[in-house]
Amino acid sequence: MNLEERISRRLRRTHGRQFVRDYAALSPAAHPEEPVGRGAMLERLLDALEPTFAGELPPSTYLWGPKGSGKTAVVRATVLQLAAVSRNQREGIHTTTRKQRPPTPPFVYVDAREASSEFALLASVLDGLVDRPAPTQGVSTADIRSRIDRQLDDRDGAVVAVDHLGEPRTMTAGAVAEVLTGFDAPVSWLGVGRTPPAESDAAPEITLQLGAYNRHALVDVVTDRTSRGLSRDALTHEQIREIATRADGDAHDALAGVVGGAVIAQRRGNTTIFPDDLDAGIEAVPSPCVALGRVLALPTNWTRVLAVLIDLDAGARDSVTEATRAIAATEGIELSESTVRRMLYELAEDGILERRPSDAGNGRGRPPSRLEPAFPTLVFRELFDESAD
DNA sequence: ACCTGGTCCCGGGCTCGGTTTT
DNA sequence: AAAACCGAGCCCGGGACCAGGT
Repeated sequence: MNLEERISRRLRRTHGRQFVRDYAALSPAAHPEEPVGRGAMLERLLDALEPTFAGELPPSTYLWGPKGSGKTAVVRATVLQLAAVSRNQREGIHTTTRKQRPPTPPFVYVDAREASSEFALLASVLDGLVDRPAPTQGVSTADIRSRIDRQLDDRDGAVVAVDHLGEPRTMTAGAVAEVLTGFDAPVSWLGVGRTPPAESDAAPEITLQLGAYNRHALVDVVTDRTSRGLSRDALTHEQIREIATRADGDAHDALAGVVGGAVIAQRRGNTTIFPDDLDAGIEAVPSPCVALGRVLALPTNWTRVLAVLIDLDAGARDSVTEATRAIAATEGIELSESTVRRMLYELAEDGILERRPSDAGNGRGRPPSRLEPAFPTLVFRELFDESAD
């Protein structure tokens, strides 16, 4: 189940909640159609994409910046908008006789978290170029390539934006650039990631850097989201300012704190988010915090394992071996102990779980380590419960 | 020496569109 | 039209080997 589905389920089930009107508007893993507080970067991005307005392909571009700085918000909104423009122009060609402008090339937005292999990336690109869903199995990558070629046959090329590059489970910019070569028509890429260009393995013609939100801009972002996601006065302006300060420029962490505060207020049966609730919500956001989108993009069995793990007693998480036994024995988990163990170690390796020295060892052997989630568990729990039914 | 935890890697086989045969 | 077959990706299980402790 992908993020879109999770969120629309969430939307359907928000009846009866008093002060949470719309979790999608609050989710740190979702993004609005209109980014807030990033006007300057939108302009710079449009500058980089300027050639497309004359029907040409833009130079390869890499946009980078820290987590929660609005990279996805800016690029996703822009690319989806331009994709719609291109589609409308194309559909209009048959019905209008007026002199044609050079057509805007097709734009495709791909989240590398949902497309971590060459095959998956190509399938996503094809999917963005056609109306019908592209096959996800049963065909070779060469086949997908020739289908893309067929789609580009009567066009001058395409622009593919690939988000979340260079994460532990996603492709690097260089790998993406490599995959996107070899078509009959040129394909230009727009990469998004946190890695500085100097450490990246690609050679973009343009790089754009985004810094963390300043305090004022982050207040605007949170105000915008809460005004749509929460009922009026669920949070005071003063509380929003405090969130912005404590999140230190990171919109992801700020929103995770808001959702956490809302969840806790609901658990306590409060009719609004009190300072204590918000405090607890913010406290529940680990520091440093892994982006929720990374966790939700894991294969289903992996998120199931995580959901069981965060509900274990503190004692059962005191060693990986203990946690493995408990998880593998849980009803609904159909995995062997050795698989669960490997998953837990890989999650720790990727930074989604943190291993801390534990004093629970029995003296003999290498000391065990305790597993601590490095993602916002309150928000994860909310979204995971949605996908469980 | 021995024990337990941690890292790394690989191949079998499952799944599921697509393709061919009946 | 239906059934059988094919083949691609990748999930899963397992195990060899390394690390860090008594």
